[in-house]
Amino acid sequence: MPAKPKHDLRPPPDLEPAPGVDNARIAQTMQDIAAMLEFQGDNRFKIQSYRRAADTLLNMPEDIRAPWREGRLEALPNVGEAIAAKIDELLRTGSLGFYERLRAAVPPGLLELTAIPDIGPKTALMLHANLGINSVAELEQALADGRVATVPGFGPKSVQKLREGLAAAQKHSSDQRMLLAVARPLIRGLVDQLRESGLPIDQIEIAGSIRRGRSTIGDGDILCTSPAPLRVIERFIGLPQVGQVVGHGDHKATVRLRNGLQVDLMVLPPEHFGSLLHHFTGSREHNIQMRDRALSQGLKLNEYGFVHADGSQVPCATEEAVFAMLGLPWIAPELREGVGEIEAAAAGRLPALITVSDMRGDLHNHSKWSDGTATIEQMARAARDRGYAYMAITDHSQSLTIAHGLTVEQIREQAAEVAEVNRLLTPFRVLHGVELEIKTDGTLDYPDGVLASLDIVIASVHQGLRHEGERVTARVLDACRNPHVDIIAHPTGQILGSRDPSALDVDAMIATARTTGTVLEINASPERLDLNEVYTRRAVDAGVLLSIDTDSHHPDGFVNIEYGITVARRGWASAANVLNTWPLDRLLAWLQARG
DNA sequence: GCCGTTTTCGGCCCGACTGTTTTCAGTCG
Repeated sequence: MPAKPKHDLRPPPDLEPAPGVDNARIAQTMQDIAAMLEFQGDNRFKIQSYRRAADTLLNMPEDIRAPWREGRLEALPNVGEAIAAKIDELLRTGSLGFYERLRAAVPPGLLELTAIPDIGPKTALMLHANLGINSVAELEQALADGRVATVPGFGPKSVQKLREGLAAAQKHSSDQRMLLAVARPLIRGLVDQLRESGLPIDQIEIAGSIRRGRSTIGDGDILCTSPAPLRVIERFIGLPQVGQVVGHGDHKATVRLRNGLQVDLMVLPPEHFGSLLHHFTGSREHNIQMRDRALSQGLKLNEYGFVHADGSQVPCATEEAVFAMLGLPWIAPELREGVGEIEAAAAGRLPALITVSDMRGDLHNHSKWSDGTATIEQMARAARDRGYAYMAITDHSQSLTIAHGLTVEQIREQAAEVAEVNRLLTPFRVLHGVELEIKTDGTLDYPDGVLASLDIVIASVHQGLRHEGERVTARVLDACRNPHVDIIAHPTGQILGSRDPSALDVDAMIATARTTGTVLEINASPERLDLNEVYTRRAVDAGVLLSIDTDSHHPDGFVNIEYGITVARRGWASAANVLNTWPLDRLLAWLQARG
C-alpha cells in the first residue's frame, strides 16, 4: 500500500457537504486552476498535477463525498496533501480561496480565448499584452481591423489560422460533443473509403474514445499501417467529407469534416501496429499509467513500441504484445480510463466483460398500443430473429398521455393479444408488462392488483424530472419499495446533449435497490445511456442487478443493444450482473418470486 | 503538486506538426 502521509481531513459526521459540489464541479475547478496557473507561468508539473487530479475526479467510480466523509481523499490517485485540502475546502464551504485569488489575478477573458484552436496561454497572453484583448469578441475585432498582424511573431499564416480557429469555434462550440451512434458511422465511412482506395493499407482501425466506447465523442481517431504512409495521408485529406485540412505531415493528418467533427489519422509501418493502436486508443490517464509502469521496469513506451535503457527498440505488432511486455493480460479498450484497470490486470482480477452475444432478451419495448410504430407480433418476430428467447412489451401507462399511455381496461385487452402472439411464436416468449409512470405526487399509475396481473413491471419518471433532489429521489425510492416493481428504467432521465440528468440521488437508489432487489436499467438508446457507466460500476460493486434494454419503439430499435452493452462494459459489468442474460425459465422463476 | 519494486528528493509520458524565432517554442492529443 502507498505510504504517503495522511492528514485527518475527516469532516464531523453531521457536516453536510456544500450543495452542488460534486466530482464534476471539483474537476472543473481543478482544470480552471491549471489553466490559470499556466497563465502565470507556474511550474508545468504542478499544472499537470491539477489536471491529473481533475481526471481522477471525473473517472473515479464513486462519489467524491464518500472518500471525503471517510477521510481518505489522499488515498485517491493524483490527490496529495495540497489538493485534498482544496477538495475539503470546496466540500465544506462551497468555494475555494486559492481559486478565487487566481481568478482575481488572471484577466477573465483570457480563459475563453484558449477555447479557440491553436490559442494556448502563451498566445492569449501575447494578444493581451500587445493589444489588450480580453475576450473572443475583442479578438474578432482585432482580426478584422488587422491589428493582430502587428504583434511580433504573428505572420500571415498565424493570422489566417486564428481566423479559421475562431470561425470553427463559433460554428461548433468546442464543448459540443457528438453521440457515439452518430460519430462512429461517420468514421467508419472514412475507414471504408480508405480501405477500398486500392492503396497499400495493411491494417486500419478506429481508435480513441470511439474505440473505448464513450457515450459522446469530441473527435475521431483513425490509425493504419502502410508501407506508403504519404499516399494514405494524401488520399485521406482529399476525401469528400473533409471540410478543412487542419494539418498534415509524414505520419499524421488532422482534418475537420464538413459537419464539424475533427478527425486525426496516423500512419506507420506494419510492425508498429500494436503500439500505435494502444497509444491512440488511450485514454491519456491510462497511457500515463502504462508509461509509469514501463519506466519502473526500465523501459520507455511510445507509439512506436518500447525502448530499452541501452537504446534498443522493441516494436509491438499487436496490443497483446504491448501489455505482455509489462507483464499484463490484454485490457479491453472500454476499461482503459486509468481507473484501476492496470492494477486489476496485474492482479489477474479483470472482469469477464459482458458481450452482445450474452443477451437472451430485451425487457423494455413499445408497440402501437402506446407510442411504438409496430404491432406486438412485429416486435416479437424482430426480437426472435435476433436470436432472443424472450422480450417484454412494456407500453406506457395512462398518465403519460403524450405517449398514449394505456388505461387499465386497455392493458387488460392487450393481454389477449400478447397471449395470441405467444401461441404463434412459441417457444419464443413475449412477457406482458408495462412502463409504469411514477407520478409527480410519488404514487404509481396502476393499482397493485393490476401490477400483480402483469408478467413484468418497469417503473420510470417522465414528468417532474426537474423536481428538487429530495422529491425526485423519494419518488424513485418509493417505487423501488413496491414489490411489484421489478425494474427502474432510465433512472435519471438524461438526454445526452439536450437534457441534464434529474437531481435523483443515484447512490441512494442503488443502496435501496440493493435491499429491495430492484433491478436498475441501462437504457441502450444512444441518446439516453442511463444509467451511465459511472453509476453502472457502483451498481455492480454493490451487487445490484442490471437490465440492458433498448426501449425500442420499432423493430429496428433492437440493434441499439450494442450501445447499452458498451456502457455496461465501461462499468465493469459481467453477464452475471445482468438480468436479461438469464435463460427464460430462470427469469420467469425470478419474476414469479417477486410477485 | 504528486509520487515511490533505485521512496521523502528529484524526478515527472512522449511525440507530431506548425510557423517563423534560423534552432525552437507553442499547441495539441
